[in-house]
Amino acid sequence: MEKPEERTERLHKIRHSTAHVMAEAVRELFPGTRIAIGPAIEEGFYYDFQLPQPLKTEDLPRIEERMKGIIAEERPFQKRVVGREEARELFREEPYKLELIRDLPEGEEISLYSQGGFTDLCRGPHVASTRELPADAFKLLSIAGAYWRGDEHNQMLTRIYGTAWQSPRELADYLRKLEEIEKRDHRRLGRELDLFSTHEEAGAGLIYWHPKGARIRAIVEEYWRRKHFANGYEVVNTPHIGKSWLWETSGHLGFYAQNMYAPLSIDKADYYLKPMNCPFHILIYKSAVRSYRDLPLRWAELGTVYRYERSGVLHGLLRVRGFTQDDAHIFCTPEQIEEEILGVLRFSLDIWKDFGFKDVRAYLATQPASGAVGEPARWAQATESLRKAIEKEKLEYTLDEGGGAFYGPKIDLKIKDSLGREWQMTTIQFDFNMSERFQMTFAASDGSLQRPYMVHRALLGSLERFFGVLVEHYGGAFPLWLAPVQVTAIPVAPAFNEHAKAVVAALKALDLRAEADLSEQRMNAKIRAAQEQKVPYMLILGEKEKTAGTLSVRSRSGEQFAAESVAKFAAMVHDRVKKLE
RNA sequence: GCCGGAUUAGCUCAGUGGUAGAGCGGCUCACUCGUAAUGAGCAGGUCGUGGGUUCGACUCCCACUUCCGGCUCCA
Repeated sequence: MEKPEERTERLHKIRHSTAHVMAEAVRELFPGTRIAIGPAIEEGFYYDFQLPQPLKTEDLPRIEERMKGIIAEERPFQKRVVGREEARELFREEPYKLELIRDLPEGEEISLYSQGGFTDLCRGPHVASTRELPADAFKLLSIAGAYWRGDEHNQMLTRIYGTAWQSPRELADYLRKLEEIEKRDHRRLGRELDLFSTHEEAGAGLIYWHPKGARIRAIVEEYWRRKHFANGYEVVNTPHIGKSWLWETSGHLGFYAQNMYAPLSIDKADYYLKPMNCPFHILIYKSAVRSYRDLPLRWAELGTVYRYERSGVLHGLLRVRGFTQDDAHIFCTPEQIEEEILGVLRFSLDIWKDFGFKDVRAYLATQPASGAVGEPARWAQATESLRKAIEKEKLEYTLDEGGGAFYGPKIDLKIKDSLGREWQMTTIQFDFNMSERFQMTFAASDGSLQRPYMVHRALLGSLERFFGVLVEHYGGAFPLWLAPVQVTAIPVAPAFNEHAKAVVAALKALDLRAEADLSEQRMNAKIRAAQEQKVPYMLILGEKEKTAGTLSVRSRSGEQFAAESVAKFAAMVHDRVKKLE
């Protein structure tokens, strides 16, 4: 039995080698093609080309065919180490390769891999022969543009993405997973379940929450507030716009202007739509003299911000131009930060558990090499408090050395959804910049004025993105406590419409989210409709139920059971909701 | 913003230089029904927007909007 690491390594080799084969095929089919780079990636591989003509999706099968031909020739992959000069000579017509050679550090081995007629500058490793590449277990998936070396100032190349596996069966499994991802796409479910919409005529990247989506949001917000109060936070509310003074002081007009919208002119003053909430919270802080006895202050706000995002990056609910952050700022003394950070981290993990996300990874980003503001001692203490908190919670984490913002170190949390995809949600950031710029102080026990520590944190991130991830995580089948409609009453025939209405009214009075399907369809069609809407419970109501006052319950998983009464059923639902099921 | 693709009925999509189609959904009627689609009929589109070519444009060309897959960036 193959060990997981061996399997990963083997797949890596297969994918990387398949990328080489693809490059050969492309160069053969499109003479004049220049090749750039072609690595193996998470679930496949890609190769970047400069092509003499635009590529079409219809070209992919042709390339695949040629690849199969190459694989069938059973060519060995041969490694050869060459000198810099020889490498330059060999790739004299490949500008991208020449650039790579130029940038290889002196003394580094320059190796080439060939499979027959195609030679690539490559570190390897590769499979021994194309015989090891399963010709029926790879597939070219898509064409995309990609900047050379990921820099938008560089030439745009054509990237072909593909996937490769050890067997056709694995490939089929993977393709099935892609289909599943497509079915769960929050944009698709958003329409099918009537959760939200966007409107091109009214502006891209702006979300319209429909009643069902807004219902879920209301539940989330309610939960969020309750949790925050329980965790020692207070809630604040602040405006959507502020005068330029505010943004000049905060520095946003200096370092964040490219993400901000043009100002509105009001009474000859410039007002900006807020891209962040922090300056507003700071004004509340500064509205009184603060003592060390007041700290820590934890102020949270569901603050709606607007940020300019380049048109090409907008994506459903996941990347938008107007969104509501579940923001909070913590102002505390140096002695308090360790406990505060640990508190935030625990709070966040607690919330993820409640929403059904068990797998969380942390990313610790430290002081950037240059341009950082704030005293080194503060950076050290802050970073240490972040690290300690992660370690105390025994979280797996990745260190991002120098990856922090110029104003402070941070922890980001990424959660894994039910399909194993990672999403960046929580962020916990120190801010040494704002407290300085706004001259924030508190009176210490010795009477001196000190600078408080300021921590900015968003747990869910933004309600829009969180909702998008939630939809995909559950595939639209929200747990009972979040389901916008918990119960659909289905009369077996129109004669029982009145009874269905009465049952729904009773359920609503008991604080359940219930609806009756009184449409002209037959019962079976209504059941199907409720199933497709992923309603947790259906109540089938006919003569029996009407006379006995009982309920015939069908859950969306297909099981059926009886409830003695509306009250008993409601109690059962409440019980489950309380457990966040 | 950049590269490529797309933009036709509420949704999913077919069509192609000569008067615009299907399925689902909607509406109407009939059926009065017991755990995933009852049947029939009707309505619905200045073919994303603005220009151009043409006797004639949904179809060809240009610009723009929005969307999709990426790149870059990020909650």
